[in-house]
Amino acid sequence: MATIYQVSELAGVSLATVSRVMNNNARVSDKTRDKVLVAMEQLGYRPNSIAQSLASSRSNSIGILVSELHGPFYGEMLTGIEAEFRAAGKHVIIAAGHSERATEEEGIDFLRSRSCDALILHVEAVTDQYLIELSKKETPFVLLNRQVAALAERCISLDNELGGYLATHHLLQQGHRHIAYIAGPMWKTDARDRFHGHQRALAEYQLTADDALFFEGDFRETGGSKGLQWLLASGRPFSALVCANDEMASGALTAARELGYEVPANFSVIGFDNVNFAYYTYPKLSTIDYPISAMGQMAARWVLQQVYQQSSIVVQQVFSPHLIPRDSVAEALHT
Amino acid sequence: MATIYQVSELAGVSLATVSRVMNNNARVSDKTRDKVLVAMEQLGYRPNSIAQSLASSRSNSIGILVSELHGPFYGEMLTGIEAEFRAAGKHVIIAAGHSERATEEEGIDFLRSRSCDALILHVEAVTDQYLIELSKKETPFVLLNRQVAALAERCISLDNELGGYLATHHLLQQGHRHIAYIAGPMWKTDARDRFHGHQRALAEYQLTADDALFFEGDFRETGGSKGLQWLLASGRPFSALVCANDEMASGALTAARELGYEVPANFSVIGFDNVNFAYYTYPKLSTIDYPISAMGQMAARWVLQQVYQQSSIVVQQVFSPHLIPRDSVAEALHT
DNA sequence: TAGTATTATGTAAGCGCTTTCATTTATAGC
DNA sequence: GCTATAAATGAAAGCGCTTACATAATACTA
Repeated sequence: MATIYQVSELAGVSLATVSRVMNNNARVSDKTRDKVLVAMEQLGYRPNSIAQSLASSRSNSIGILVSELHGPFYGEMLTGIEAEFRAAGKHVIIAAGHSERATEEEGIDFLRSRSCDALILHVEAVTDQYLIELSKKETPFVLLNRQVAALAERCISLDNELGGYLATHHLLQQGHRHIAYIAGPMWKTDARDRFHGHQRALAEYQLTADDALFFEGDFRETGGSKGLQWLLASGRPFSALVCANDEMASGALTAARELGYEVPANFSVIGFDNVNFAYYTYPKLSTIDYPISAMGQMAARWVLQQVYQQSSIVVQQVFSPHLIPRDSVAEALHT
Repeated sequence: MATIYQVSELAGVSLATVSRVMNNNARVSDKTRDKVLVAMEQLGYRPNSIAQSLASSRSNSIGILVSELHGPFYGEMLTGIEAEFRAAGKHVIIAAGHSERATEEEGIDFLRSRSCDALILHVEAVTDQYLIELSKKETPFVLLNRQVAALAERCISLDNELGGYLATHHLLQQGHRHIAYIAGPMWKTDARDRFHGHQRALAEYQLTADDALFFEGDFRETGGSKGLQWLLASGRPFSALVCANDEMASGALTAARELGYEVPANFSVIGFDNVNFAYYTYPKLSTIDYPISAMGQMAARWVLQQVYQQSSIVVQQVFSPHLIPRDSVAEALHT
């Protein structure tokens, strides 16, 4: 592999000049630039990015920590991030945190030790305090999908409350008045926010959430099926069901079928997230779209702006979800 | 950030000694080692991985090129890869190739310029010739899910022929004798291999594939729905349908429902890949499992063995698929 | 055309490590 | 106690770049 030194020799200029044409910011005369370019071409020269990083103390790498690499959600997120950085000549190092505190912290440590210029974190298990401590260290980071008041300017998140509102509002508009709710784990902010949105929508119709129609699930499929069984067993009638995410909605759909109910004939179901498989369920799941790819892209832009000084970039911090009506919600028969 | 120099000073030893304890291979007396360890601890020292890379000419990074970051397939693959490397202290740089030749080549270039020690490639659009050329350059690579004869020792792939065989064999065992087939693009090796497996299974029952029951799809959902329509329109009766992947199977399932058919009552359907949403379709899709996560992990091991000399590792190059029977296949009514 | 302001290029000192080779210190044999 | 050998440590030369800072070349002014 040719080095900058050989290029400088062949072109008959100094190292510094070659370096200048590479980072084509500095002023070099056209003549010299051409000579250098020709020499590079001739030698098939490729700069050694490691040496560049060491000398400039910029690694041009961004660490991404997600909960999982598989699953319908994170792939979309990574897509947005990778595309944005690739175009900017930065590269992306990934690590998985598996929603466990120790693994998440370890992943962050791993990424930091890799000399990342910045981090994009999608963490669930580490504490706010940990993140606040982290913010005092040298590596800058953005938080995706998490709100920490003290770190507000580094958070990119979805308006979950609005999403919860939209879901229930849609059901209300279809004439439903008895609406069951399967929530996510209520210690998670997003689960709580979605539920608050639900309550707000109900309030607009002078309704309040019925405790007998509330079940706290786990954001997994089984949470949905167990939740539905519990709701049905409670004996309290309902004509529609809000699930705080699509996995649980899918579980509910399957359970309903197995118990002999038809959706949406017997009751409507709405999910949240609009993950890819929502389209493959039967009936196709009405849900709330979570623009996660766009949000990932925005996190990347935050980094470009804050860390690489690409000042022209505008960052949007809060995203709005919207309704995706499909086949799992129908009009209520009796209001 | 503390440097090795400060550690050496505090511990009262030379740089070399500190470096030795870091890479704990060289022989250092226990006393000195402890002194150094204490100094490191005290300074909160973390080695600068960039400097390490430059000096040792090993970046400890592996580039991964996948077609897409989202979708049900690549996430699984990345999971296997990341876990394996993370445990080995290596890190993973990702790029997407979008199944387009130019983008794939560009991605490979990008990764190479990032000083990766090795590459794991899941490429579809670049030519064999390009890969053969690439193999002459310094960066080693493995191919996932692609067979290039000249590069056989670098290929990790699935026995697609066997998978195709298993799918059709299952149908035959259930008594089906008139089996339709929706293939992938036949220029792709895996699509062809799967079809060959189908033919072999038929041959065992003294049957041959019926041209009127064959449709070449595109591995996308629409390919499945169009394919089913075409097959139905052809008027040739069939009691079972093999789809060369799950997306197309899902498309077929949806189309069947819309056209008033019931699966598996009217005809059985089997897919291929066992992507996550196969579980969410209705009826749940019987399919052939593609152990992509394990294959990703194996690709990582190949790198660990070949590039990082971890000789204890054993690499398996060809993987076998197996049948996942679910609800979309039923016994044939009349044999 | 001398004198000054610009612009282009070169010199050389790092960046924070690894690693070879030389040197020092400990261990053993007699 | 004195050499012969092995083990532990240090000195220093890079790895391939970037980037002050110094210097040379050119353009501009009066």
